[in-house]
Amino acid sequence: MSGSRPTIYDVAKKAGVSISTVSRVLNSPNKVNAETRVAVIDTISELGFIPKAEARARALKNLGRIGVITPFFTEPSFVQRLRGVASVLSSSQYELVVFSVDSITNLNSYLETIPLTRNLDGLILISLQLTAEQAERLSKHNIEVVLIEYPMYSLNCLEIDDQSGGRMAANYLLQKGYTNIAFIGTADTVEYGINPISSRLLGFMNRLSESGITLDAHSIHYASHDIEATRVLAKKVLMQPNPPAAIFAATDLQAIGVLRAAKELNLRVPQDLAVIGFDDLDLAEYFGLTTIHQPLDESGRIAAELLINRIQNPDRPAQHIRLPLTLIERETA
Amino acid sequence: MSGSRPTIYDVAKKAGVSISTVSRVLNSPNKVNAETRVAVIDTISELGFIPKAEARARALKNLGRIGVITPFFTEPSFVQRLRGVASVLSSSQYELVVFSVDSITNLNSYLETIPLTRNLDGLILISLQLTAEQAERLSKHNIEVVLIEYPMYSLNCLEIDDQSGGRMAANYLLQKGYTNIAFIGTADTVEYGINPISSRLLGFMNRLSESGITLDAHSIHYASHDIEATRVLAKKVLMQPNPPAAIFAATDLQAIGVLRAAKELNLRVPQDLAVIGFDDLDLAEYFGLTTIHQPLDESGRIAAELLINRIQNPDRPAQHIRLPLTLIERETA
DNA sequence: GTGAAAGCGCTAACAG
DNA sequence: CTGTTAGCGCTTTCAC
Repeated sequence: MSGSRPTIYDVAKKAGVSISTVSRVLNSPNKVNAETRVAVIDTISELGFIPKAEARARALKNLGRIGVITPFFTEPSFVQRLRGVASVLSSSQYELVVFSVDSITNLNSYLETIPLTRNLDGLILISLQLTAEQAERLSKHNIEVVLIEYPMYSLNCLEIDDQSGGRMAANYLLQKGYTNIAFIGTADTVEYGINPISSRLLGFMNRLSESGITLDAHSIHYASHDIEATRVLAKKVLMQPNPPAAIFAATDLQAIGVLRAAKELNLRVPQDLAVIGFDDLDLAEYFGLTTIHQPLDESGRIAAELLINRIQNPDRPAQHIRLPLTLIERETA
Repeated sequence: MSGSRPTIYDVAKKAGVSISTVSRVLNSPNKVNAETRVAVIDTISELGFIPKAEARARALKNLGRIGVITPFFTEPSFVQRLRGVASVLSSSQYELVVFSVDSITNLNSYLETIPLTRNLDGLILISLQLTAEQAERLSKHNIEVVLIEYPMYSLNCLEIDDQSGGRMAANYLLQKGYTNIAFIGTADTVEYGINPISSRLLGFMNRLSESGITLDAHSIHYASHDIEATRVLAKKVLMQPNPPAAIFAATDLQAIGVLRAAKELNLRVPQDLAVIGFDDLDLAEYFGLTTIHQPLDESGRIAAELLINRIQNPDRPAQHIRLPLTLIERETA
């Protein structure tokens, strides 16, 4: 009974269990019988046992840390994606470290230091772009990366087909018999992000023109990506002579701006004005918004699973996964 | 053979020496032939080799680590709070580790284990309760704790005065001249959470009765805490003979359920039905919802700041901070 | 649900 | 000076 630090063996002996059980109590407590667990925990604190970090690191196959870089503050969609990531990590052996980014400088400094300190097993980037050099550095330092919503040949990517999403929206409106149609999108070019809006518009226009409808400049409008700005714009659009009977908003948030404008003008939705969005945020449901659903939570889940998979089987080639879009019919169109 | 992090064996092989030599280069460089040393060092940096224990140690020690435990999936309010936390930490020297909890078992195993293995400097619990024992264990292991929305004497806490929030809602409706008023709240007793709903109701009733209005059983309704269930309930309530002219919903989410019911019944808001909520979620603004604002993002920010403060000055006494409520007048009441 | 046993990546004798 | 080898304290299959 000397003064040296107690080890897992001491705990095991005193608690009358094997070291495996003690280890399990520490690392996956729910795999241990509740009574046993309590007993072991008591012994642990009685002995003041603290696992030696170094030994632990040695035995661990990897660091057990996955980072997510996200522009957390801006859009609800990021949160939903993060939620998906969290849901798979919480039941895994990985710790979720969140880096929240609010400028390109900020992002770059993360991207520089992470490979150097190498204290992450993997990295998920949500709607953020990186340069070829940054990508190379990460892979050179054996840090697995999954990109959500930014395609890059050499890395694992999760994407959607924005263009075909646009087509779906057009198709739906055409089926409903609309011909007097407008588009409202985002003028923003977020410095660190990407802009799928033009793809959505392109698909939308293509499908319309297949039915002989041309979307000219008078039917394409841009506002910055918030509800208020879009509301103002939409109100203007709807007060023109011969206003559109249907509007495709490039995102749900903008669709909500349109909805608010319609309400102010006492337009009935969908009778006087049909509105269709894109994303299917949580709140789309709250508004009864008809929209193009893209898997947001799901994208986070898949990204995390893919990442863990790659960490454990590093030799597999990078995957590009295209997530399916579906049209959700609710009340606004 | 790209993929997982390089080990000392990889370095040894590539440099054409034994692992002992690599180890010596790392630990007692002067015992190694200069040329060999240089070669090994080159290989090390070529491979981006970082001893795992060191990487982990750096990850766990170099910068501070703050954990947030949150029932992430359930409610928008958690997300807003987390956002507040993230905003402070991103510009600090602290790393944000997110633990997302979906059951009481889950929470308890985190709470038991975190002080032992997870090496956190501080912990923020969002709307989660812990036992006296768990609190004690945390402080015994020098982990500072801040509780949001669950009061506990010995720990730092952030609270709001739900009861006075209820009063504010009542006061507002009374001022507007309403007397035929109903309350809709949550029947849920979330197992791991707390239930401030009854406090809100209590304050609400007290203020009403001061004006001679009694809220009897026929005016108090409960549904589970989601929009759909509340919508169904509200519809029933509003179709009764002599339906209420104003409804105080215990949360914004429930208020939105009420709004949807009103819409289905073609009731004009606020002319035919006034609706007031509680929380002031992001989406309250989208709906033009009049509501009691509680500082959500702010609560996260304050919690993080308080935590960092306590970590740096551990001798300060625990603080209980009560956050102010304000009424936000929008369009629904 | 639990224990035995085989590693994990690394350090530190020891021999050469 | 360098390589071989025996552990370090812990995690994690794999049986039972």
